[in-house]
Amino acid sequence: MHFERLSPGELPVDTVELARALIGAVLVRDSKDGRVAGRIVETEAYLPGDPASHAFGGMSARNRSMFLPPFHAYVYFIYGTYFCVNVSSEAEGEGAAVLLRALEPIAGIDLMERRRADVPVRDLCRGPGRLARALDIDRSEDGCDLLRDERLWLASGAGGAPVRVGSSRRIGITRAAHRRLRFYLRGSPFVSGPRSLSPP
DNA sequence: TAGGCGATGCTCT
DNA sequence: GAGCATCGCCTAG
Repeated sequence: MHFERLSPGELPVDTVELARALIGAVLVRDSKDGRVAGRIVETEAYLPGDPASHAFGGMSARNRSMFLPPFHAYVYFIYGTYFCVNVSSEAEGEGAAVLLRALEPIAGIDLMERRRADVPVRDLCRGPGRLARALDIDRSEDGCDLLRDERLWLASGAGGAPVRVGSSRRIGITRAAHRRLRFYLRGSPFVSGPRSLSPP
């Protein structure tokens, strides 16, 4: 399956705008096992100065990729089990990112199913931890350039159906929890979280 | 279908 | 030593 790489001019350098713009775009993962890809259907924005952001306390060994120039991967390990994938989103040194929360699988579904036996297609990439597992992403992808890297990169969406984007509060955080910084593709069954946060 | 909770280990205080 | 940008299993309704 062929995908067109996104170029820098096609994406906004602003965390909230990027979180919206990435809905409908495609995340492609090429590895020795083959290609898997999915349409991004859910994101969250973590802004400069945001108390819920990993970058809130300044740069550290873990979060340094959040301070890279825009469109680099920030991959972190959470709850002793899962990895989560973000896209750096502000000028170099700012410390902000967009968390990729869910994908609609569109290529390499058989490979994803081999990685996750007995999981329905709907659930393969429904949630940030599942997404990283289905795409076989770990800390070795941390810091890669998502517009130029060969292993993990962003492509444009099909551009067919209009993209209707909804918003809600973010999931799984305690600080600044009221802010509406989560974005999702309305009506998509591949979106994570409780139904009450994703009305069509 | 919705809500509660334990597992698990890294990160920072 | 506490907390965590999660998931899957369990229970109740």
